[in-house]
Amino acid sequence: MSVRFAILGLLAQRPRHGYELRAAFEALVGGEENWDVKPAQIYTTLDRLEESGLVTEEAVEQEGGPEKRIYAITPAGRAELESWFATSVGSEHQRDEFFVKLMLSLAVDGANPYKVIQTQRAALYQRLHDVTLQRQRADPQTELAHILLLDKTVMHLEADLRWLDMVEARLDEVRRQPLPQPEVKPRGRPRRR
Amino acid sequence: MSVRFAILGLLAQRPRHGYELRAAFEALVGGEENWDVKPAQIYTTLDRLEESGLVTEEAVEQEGGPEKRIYAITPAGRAELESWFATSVGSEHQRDEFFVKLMLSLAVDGANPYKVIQTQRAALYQRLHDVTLQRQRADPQTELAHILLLDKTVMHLEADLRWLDMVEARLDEVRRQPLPQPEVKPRGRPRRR
DNA sequence: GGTGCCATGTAACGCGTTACATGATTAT
DNA sequence: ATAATCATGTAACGCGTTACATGGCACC
Repeated sequence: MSVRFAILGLLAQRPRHGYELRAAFEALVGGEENWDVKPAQIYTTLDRLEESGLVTEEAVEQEGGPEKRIYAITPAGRAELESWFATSVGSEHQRDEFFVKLMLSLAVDGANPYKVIQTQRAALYQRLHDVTLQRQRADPQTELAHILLLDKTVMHLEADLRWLDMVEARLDEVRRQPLPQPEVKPRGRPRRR
Repeated sequence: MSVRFAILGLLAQRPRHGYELRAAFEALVGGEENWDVKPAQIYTTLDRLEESGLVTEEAVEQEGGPEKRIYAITPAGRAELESWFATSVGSEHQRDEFFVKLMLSLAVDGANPYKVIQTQRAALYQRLHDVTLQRQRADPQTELAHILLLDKTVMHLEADLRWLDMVEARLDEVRRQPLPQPEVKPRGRPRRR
């Protein structure tokens, strides 16, 4: 979704061609180390946007250099963009890989949940350390986007670390007075739909 | 990645068929409201796992009922699972849709970054409110997975809200002493005629 | 005879990725 | 000459989604 709307927004500034859109997107998010969009995605997304009528191919320039297919936003595209600005971004599903790993480590014979937690915690601390260093080196005059992203990352890493502590505490509780594991019965589970 | 490894882990417990894997996955993550895996994904993922040699079709049961294709994990599959447990989950890229929206609202004529922020903040507060209620109603005896997920959600929502405050503060700073917007230079190649 | 659960899939699409391919201009 | 940059794509795959489709069994 992000790239789709980014293209729409950048074309709302002025018509552009694919290669230029890629550069503009990178400038927008503060460099390719933050978000490296592949050319393939730009061009296929442009195709889809064109097919949806949100964008049109305006012209093909070729003055001395290689071909440039210039795209422009349509009124429908502007409407789409405006309604995107006016709504909040949806809850990023809690489709968390670590959560699945943790739950599996509790259920699978031979796996060690405390080790899993410790491995993850070490990685989070390492990342926090790295990001904090980057953050200190960042220049607030020229790298606004980069700094905002770093700040967000720091806050989420801290949230993850606090959560890991809570998880461990709760596992200890459960351990002291163990519960029936949520076991799957092959048949006859009531489910609503 | 999550579903792929979840299937591997659940098959490490014992051989199962597709439908059963789906139910087991839901039990693992604490209900379909947390993570609704579609049958299509289960079956296609099983196909891919089989093709990679991490899983084999063991038998086809048919005792009175419908067909059941029973899958089992292979030694290669166990190795894969073990190495997954032993490593941390990668940094979920900061591919944040709101971030893109914010940056665009700063760059696109006619968009209002403060309104964008306010819309997002309202949605986050609403979600925080809902999740807190759910959290209070949750039964710690039977819904461990659900509670852990809710706690994680709360912490991340709080982190997002704090981050939004920081963003606003930094925008105010920038506003007081405005900087050159990260503008994309057309990179004008000298061209002759 | 319907509804709902058990169980299996296929088809098509969206987003994103890697890898491959072409060709032109510009700077060294 | 050759490397870098400009500029465009195609093909195939992975993960995830929606929609569609089939068929048996059990219960009321």
